[in-house]
Amino acid sequence: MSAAFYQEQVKFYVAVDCIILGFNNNELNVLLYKRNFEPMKGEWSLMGGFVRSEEGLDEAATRVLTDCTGIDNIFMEQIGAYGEVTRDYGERVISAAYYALVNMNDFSQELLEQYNAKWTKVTEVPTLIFDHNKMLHDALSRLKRKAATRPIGFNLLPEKFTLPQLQCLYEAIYQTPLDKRNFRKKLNAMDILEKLDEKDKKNSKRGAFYYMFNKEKYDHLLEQGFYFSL
Amino acid sequence: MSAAFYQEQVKFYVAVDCIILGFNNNELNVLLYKRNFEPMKGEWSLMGGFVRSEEGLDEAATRVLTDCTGIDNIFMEQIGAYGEVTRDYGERVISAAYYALVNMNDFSQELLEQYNAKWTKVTEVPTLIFDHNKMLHDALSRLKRKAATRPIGFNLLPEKFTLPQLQCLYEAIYQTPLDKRNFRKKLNAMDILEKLDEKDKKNSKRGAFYYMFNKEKYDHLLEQGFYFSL
DNA sequence: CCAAAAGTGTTCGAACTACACCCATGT
DNA sequence: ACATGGGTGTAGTTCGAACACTTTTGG
Repeated sequence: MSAAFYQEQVKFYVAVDCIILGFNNNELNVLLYKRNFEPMKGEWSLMGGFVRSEEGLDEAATRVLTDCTGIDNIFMEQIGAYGEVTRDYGERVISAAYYALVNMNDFSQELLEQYNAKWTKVTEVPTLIFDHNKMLHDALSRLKRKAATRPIGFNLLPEKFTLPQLQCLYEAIYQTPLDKRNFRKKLNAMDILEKLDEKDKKNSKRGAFYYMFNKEKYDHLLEQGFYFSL
Repeated sequence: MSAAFYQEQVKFYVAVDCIILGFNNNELNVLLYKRNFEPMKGEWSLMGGFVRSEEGLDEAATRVLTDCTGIDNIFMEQIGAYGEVTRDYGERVISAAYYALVNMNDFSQELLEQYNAKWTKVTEVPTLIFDHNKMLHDALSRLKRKAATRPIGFNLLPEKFTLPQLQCLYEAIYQTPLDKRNFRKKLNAMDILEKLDEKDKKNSKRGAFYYMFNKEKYDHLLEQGFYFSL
């Protein structure tokens, strides 16, 4: 065999699909959009796009994310490749799925309308095209596992957030209620948050203190064998 | 846009690469083979193959595994898609990597020679072609994580195995020594092993009892909210 | 009889769980 | 003054970590 061996092989369309997750009103949301081309035009789907010849998979996902969110530097991770023969009803397409964690406040209504996009609670997601429901399910499983041992949840919150907010987030991710005092005790012990003087008074008269995730502190602790865990 | 939209897109070669892991002499081994076509002919690489038009990714991986091991029903799981533009020096190829856990005793020397294959301790793996070292690394990380919460390690052992053997296996997976008594205590508590009357006398005069993994028992416990953990 | 691996329980400390009251403040 | 969510500590339990000796038997 020789390099000519490559030429005998079949080629495939390759796409990326992005599970864009946000957090709002104590619920995880996913960004869906109404497909504007055939097949399945008009159906709900994840954000996706074909991979181009000059870009790698990660770059393609980054491009799709930037295009449809207008945001740079989004947290994003591949969850796997989906390659069932009949997964796309149009043509044979192999797709790499990526989940992304964003701050929903960064989205303008115009941007969403421009793309026919809609935030949907993950508990109320309709039937999506192809295997997109499975992709979403896999993304949520991954998030559940990973958020427990890595400080990735903060990507779903604004830079400044309160502890009740953070707890709600983790309750949404784990789909289970958490004990307030135990939750706070853990965070306190890890010592990776910066407490601000400012308070958020949107949800109570008393107000809750704002905190920020201190990445420098976290990275420093990591080197000393520390492990994040929530 | 319309279905014609698909036609404007670029197509890619898509391959699967298999990280075939075995266990022998208290060490994890990976099956490498000497590549017999250009580019990088003669270099060490993972087992791989191009995806065909009539098969899904999982099916392609299954085919490659069956072809080069002669074994059916191998435990196998995708670890992700690798799609850097320049990862394959021949042509642009996107590859889905799968790791597989096999019992090394099932391999005949002839079969290995037929494929120019060689078992190599994972601690002594040479530089492989392309991004195959990274794939191996990712596979080992995945195994480390997954073996702790799912009974997949048994796939690396013969049907009948001893507790010292099992412990060695986990020590190899975790790359850390384990306490004999604590290890056995956990296994005992889970109650998913079947103790046989037979003993293995290869490694000691006294002999160690053989055990078997009882999948029925495990599945039954699962339904009752039980979780595997080692 | 001895070398070499198999097998067996207990104690201690750390981590997790459960749980109830006071605080601050806007209305 | 009161309703609403924010904030705080302790006791009990469970789980994991450390640890040493006896048993078996082939050579």
